[in-house]
Amino acid sequence: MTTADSRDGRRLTARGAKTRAKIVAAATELMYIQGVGATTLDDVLAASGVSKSQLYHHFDGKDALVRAVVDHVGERIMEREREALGHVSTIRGLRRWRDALVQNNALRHGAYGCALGSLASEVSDHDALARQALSQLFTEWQGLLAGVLRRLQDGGALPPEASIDQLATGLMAALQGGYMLAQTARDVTPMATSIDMALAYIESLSDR
Amino acid sequence: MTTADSRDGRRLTARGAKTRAKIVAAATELMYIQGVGATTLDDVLAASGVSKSQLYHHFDGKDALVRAVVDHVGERIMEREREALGHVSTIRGLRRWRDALVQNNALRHGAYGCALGSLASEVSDHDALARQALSQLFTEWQGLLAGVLRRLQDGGALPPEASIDQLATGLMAALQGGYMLAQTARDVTPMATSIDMALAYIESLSDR
DNA sequence: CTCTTATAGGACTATTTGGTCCATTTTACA
DNA sequence: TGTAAAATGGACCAAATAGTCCTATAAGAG
Repeated sequence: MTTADSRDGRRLTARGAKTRAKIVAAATELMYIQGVGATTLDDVLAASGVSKSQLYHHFDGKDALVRAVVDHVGERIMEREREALGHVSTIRGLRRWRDALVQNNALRHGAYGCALGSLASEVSDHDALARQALSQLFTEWQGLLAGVLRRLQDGGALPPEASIDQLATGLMAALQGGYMLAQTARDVTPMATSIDMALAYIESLSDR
Repeated sequence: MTTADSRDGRRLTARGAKTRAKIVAAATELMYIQGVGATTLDDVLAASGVSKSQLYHHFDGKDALVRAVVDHVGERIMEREREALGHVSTIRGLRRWRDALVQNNALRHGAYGCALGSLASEVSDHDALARQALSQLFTEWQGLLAGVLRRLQDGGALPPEASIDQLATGLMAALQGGYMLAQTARDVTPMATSIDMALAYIESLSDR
């Protein structure tokens, strides 16, 4: 909620907040399915059943709306991932996390990719503020992975000299790259394979 | 050149080919820098110094142009990668390949990402033909990596039971995910780290 | 209760954008 | 060299799109 709002001093009633939320929810959905560039403000209005003045009442324009979407998607994903990773401390737990993501992506045959990743690659070179927000979200997400790896290390499932941060980066890249290949192939397999390879490497560090 | 042209029966003079090439070159550049969605046909016309009728003379519309760009980028990258990977048969060679990509990406501080990857994530959910072309290009590219890995295996640098195709998929995903993280962070580091992790795993398979 | 501010609806405008059309020039080749 | 097809320039059009404005209603604070 840091990068998004166009109205910083103003009051916001419960009704207003609800309208704002409807707009962001509709925009999030549309931009995930159609992409940011292909989603027009009229699309968002039609999908949310809100009038144009409302949109401009709550947001300065499309860029501001996109930033709100970034924040919203970020919150949703971070919530999900905190839930999924926050207490994982075994390789088995990490594999269960993998299974959930793969299964979820398989439902749509890889389409649309990672909600955060697609947003990032479409927006990063166009809006510096959105890019920074996304970068920070990736860092946070990676931090959750690093937390898991640190617990693995503490539990002896990773050698003390293993570089937690680099492993977390590699795992996140494998995840994102896998999403992208799956999206292009319309097949979840490459995503599963790439995460598996990253996990296999992590696992291999202990038994050598 | 399979997915792109709008004019299949017609003749093409040298002059016409040159104009067509100018259009595709300008569109490629613009779509790489600005993204596909943010690049208008007028942008392409202005950058290529060509009149509108020319664009519609050579292409059915924006989608067809995008497909031509996909083909063009694909040819360029595959040419480069065939050159870079075609005769590599050692881990050291693979590391040199990595160095070249990292160095190149470092020049723009990660911006714009992978020419093929950015295109893929922006276009895959919007144009089935372009998606298929991109998917095939990734498969080809991965095939080059698989070739390297097979030569490594033949030379004893990889155990016979190593699954070449899966390793190639994982390496490609690491590359693409790395590009994306680097693009978002505007820092080449995560890309270097993720490729390094993939290479470290590949290397680790032999000495265990 | 009243007054101020937020919320809402939606018509309206300006601009951008994709796409068409046609008159003219250039090129290939019979 | 004559002619048909290709290439070109650019005006023109229609739809889409971002953004503005004005009026009316709902809601909260004093």
